[in-house]
Amino acid sequence: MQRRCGKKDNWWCGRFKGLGYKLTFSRQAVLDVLSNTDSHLSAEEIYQRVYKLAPKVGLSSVYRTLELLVEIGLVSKYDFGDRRSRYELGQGIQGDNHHHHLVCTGCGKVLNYTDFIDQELELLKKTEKALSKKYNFRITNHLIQFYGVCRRCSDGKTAGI
Amino acid sequence: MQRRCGKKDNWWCGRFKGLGYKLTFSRQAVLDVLSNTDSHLSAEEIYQRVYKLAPKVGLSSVYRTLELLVEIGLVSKYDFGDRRSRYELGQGIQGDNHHHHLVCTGCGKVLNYTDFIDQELELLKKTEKALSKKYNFRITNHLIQFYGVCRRCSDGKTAGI
DNA sequence: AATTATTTGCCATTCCTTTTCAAAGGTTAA
DNA sequence: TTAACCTTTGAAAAGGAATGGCAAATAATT
Ligand SMILES: [Mn+2]
Ligand SMILES: [Mn+2]
Ligand SMILES: [Zn+2]
Ligand SMILES: [Zn+2]
Repeated sequence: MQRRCGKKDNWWCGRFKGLGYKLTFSRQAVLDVLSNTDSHLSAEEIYQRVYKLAPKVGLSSVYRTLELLVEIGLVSKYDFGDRRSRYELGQGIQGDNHHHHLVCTGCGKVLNYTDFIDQELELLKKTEKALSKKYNFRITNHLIQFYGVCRRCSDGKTAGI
Repeated sequence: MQRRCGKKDNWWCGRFKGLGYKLTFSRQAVLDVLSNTDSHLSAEEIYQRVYKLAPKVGLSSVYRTLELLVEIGLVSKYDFGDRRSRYELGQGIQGDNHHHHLVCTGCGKVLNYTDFIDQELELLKKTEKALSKKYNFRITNHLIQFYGVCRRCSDGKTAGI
């Protein structure tokens, strides 16, 4: 449309082309949004941010791009209980930003944490190994979330996202 | 409608009444279904089983009952990635049937496992304690799921639930 | 049996997500 | 560059899980 894949020739260009996918304007836009946030955006929220940069990109394309990104492992998709999926750039276990989540059931706030992540990973590794053998599963990923009530919410304040 | 709360005066009767909820026919039916399965049923599936015993019970009531059961902690609600919530009788961490899940991303099959559950719980306890303090969360629950591909699915067979 | 607040059934409705399909885009080869 | 080819897109409609509204039914209590 305007620019080709290039721009800053991001690290994901290679991954895309290698798999035979075209690095289109829409996809680039979604990736740009995802790489410029540290929160867990919904498809709609991503769409709104994409809209500011590229109003012609449709919501369907955002959904389709997200689906693709999840499939090729560039993005993780989460359910935090607010009835819509939320997305985050990052490549599962092997990524350097691997972390788990702390979710407030009062206001929906989500925190990343990495405390004890090493010990967690050690235990997970052991568990994975045993489960793989016992249940004949090839384990590829895991999900850990803690649920609780944040300070603000337990102080009576009703809500607030 | 036919029978009152009684029947066999199940263990959940007390819990219900204690909280001021009426133990109605519909609710009893949902609980009956949940207590007679070891799989992770969706609302629709629960409704279909309830329908066989009590065709007059509506889908809304099933949803409302499930919501209530989750709220009072008798039932756990899960998202295994197939775009509908799934429910399981059991009371979180303190229950004697506490377990975690192994999900096949190919066919959607879900296994319960309890291997290493003691060590997991130990680590979780430690983590919870640290996170509580650090992030000012009162932690009430946790979720652990492993994702992988089951034998059948990795053997090429396409699907099968 | 009468009373009363709760709960239900049966819609319709909401809202996230997917599908459809013709038009536009990117990629490669001439 | 141009042409050919397959992929991807945008707009709109459809799908589908879950929820809301309301009069009628019901469980618990008197
Ligand atoms: Mn995160
Ligand atoms: Mn289970
Ligand atoms: Zn909160
Ligand atoms: Zn499978």
